[in-house]
Amino acid sequence: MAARYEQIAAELRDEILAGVHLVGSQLPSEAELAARYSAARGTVRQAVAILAAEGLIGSRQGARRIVLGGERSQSFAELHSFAQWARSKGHAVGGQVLAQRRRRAASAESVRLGSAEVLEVLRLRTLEGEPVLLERTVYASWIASAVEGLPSDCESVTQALYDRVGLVFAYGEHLIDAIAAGTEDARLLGVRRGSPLLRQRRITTTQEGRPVELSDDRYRAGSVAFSIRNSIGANPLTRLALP
Amino acid sequence: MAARYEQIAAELRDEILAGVHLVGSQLPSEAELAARYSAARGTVRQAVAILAAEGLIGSRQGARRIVLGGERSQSFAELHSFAQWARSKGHAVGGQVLAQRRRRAASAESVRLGSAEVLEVLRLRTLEGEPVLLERTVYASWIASAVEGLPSDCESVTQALYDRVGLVFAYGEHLIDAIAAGTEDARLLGVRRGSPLLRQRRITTTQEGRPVELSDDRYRAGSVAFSIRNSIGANPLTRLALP
DNA sequence: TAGGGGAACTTGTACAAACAAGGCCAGACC
DNA sequence: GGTCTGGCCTTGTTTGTACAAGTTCCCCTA
Repeated sequence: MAARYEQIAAELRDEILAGVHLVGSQLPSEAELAARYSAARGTVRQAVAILAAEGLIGSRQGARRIVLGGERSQSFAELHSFAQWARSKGHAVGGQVLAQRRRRAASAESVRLGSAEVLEVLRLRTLEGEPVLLERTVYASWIASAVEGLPSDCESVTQALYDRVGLVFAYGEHLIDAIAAGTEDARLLGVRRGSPLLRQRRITTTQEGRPVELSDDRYRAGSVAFSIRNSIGANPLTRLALP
Repeated sequence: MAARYEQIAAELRDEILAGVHLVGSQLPSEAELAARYSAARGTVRQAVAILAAEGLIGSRQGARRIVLGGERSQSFAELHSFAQWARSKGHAVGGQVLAQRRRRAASAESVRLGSAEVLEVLRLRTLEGEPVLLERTVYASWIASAVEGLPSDCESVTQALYDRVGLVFAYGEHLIDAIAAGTEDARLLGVRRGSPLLRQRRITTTQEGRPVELSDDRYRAGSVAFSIRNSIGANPLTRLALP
């Protein structure tokens, strides 16, 4: 059972996406919404704060909230899990582990992951059958055996780890830039050496702040872009497929 | 005068960055903080919500909040304004308008900006004297004359527009991907044709939802990366310079 | 000693009330 | 006709209270 303010947020979001509240128009005042949902004003404020963080509505003190529009973003799950994002967008997703081995952590890795031994995995992910993403991931030793137990063509590692050991990826730090494809990148992704790739390096931790993985993901140019909707207060992020 | 919860958030942030609360350790409980700052628990909750959104601390119901991390992110201003970001990081920033003209809006532009005529500006930005960013920006007609009034080597357009006409960029939508440098890109940025560039396309609007500009920014690879710190609840974003 | 059961603690949710700050509009005034 | 002002509306901030839900840890029991 979701919280009351989440229910209200969901109803308002649906109304906006359904066109009940047109883009550019004013949302009902907090007092009206509170009356409509028989909730306190504070509860309504929590609800609209969610929508504002999603970039769906804007607000200024003194004036009514304005519908800014368009699509919403699920943000975190989408950013973290390639498979979850792809499936939610209706894409056919595939994956294959190409190499996997345990080794001693390099010094930078051991500092960031907090473990001396790591599990290194090289995965190739496909979208509609086309290779689009090369993942070089290093897992901390405490989660390594669970990762080794996954099938080599596991679609969603995030989902599988949640189902098997209850692991939740709660926080992530991502670094996004562009680089030229190296020899191995080019061969596996089916592009020419030196062609542009979109690189996402990330470290993910659990809710307690324990590091789980360190990853270097490389997307073929033209296949995927990152989309960020931000406002003065908040900055959600999603990933989009290019036509 | 900032709000009380902002002051508390700032103090806590400073304490965390100063090492008073070590990474991985527990933050004082809401009740303790409320007593310390002589504020209500609700006010303290607003303060810690800010830090959680910045990715600085994590929280789970029932357990004390945990200090997750290191640097904080100013997020919006940094994402939007190249100059503001660069200056805050201590970089020497420069800029030059290479071309500027009014023209009729293409159909896609007129739909997104809501104006039939637009001002097109081509700007080259430098970091420590090196060209790193090529901006192709299209402004809506209602702001065009203010932009034309700016000096051609204006460092921060965002700041200048705020100072002159009180314009505040409140919402942005950004699309980040990698592309190969075209002939003009390569010449102006001083790289070889076909070498990778990090592209950021964005549309920015005011607080009322009025579109201001549409831009296509291209960064030389290796000069700048985007950094995103996200949590289940929130996703701030910053930009980082590479060594 | 290992495990279970609670009690105490902590964060999450919800409600109510009051005042501050800023926007909006209509009516008064020049 | 244009402008200005004042009142009303709406959002922002703060406090207080109460209960729900999850975590932690100690103590007691088997």
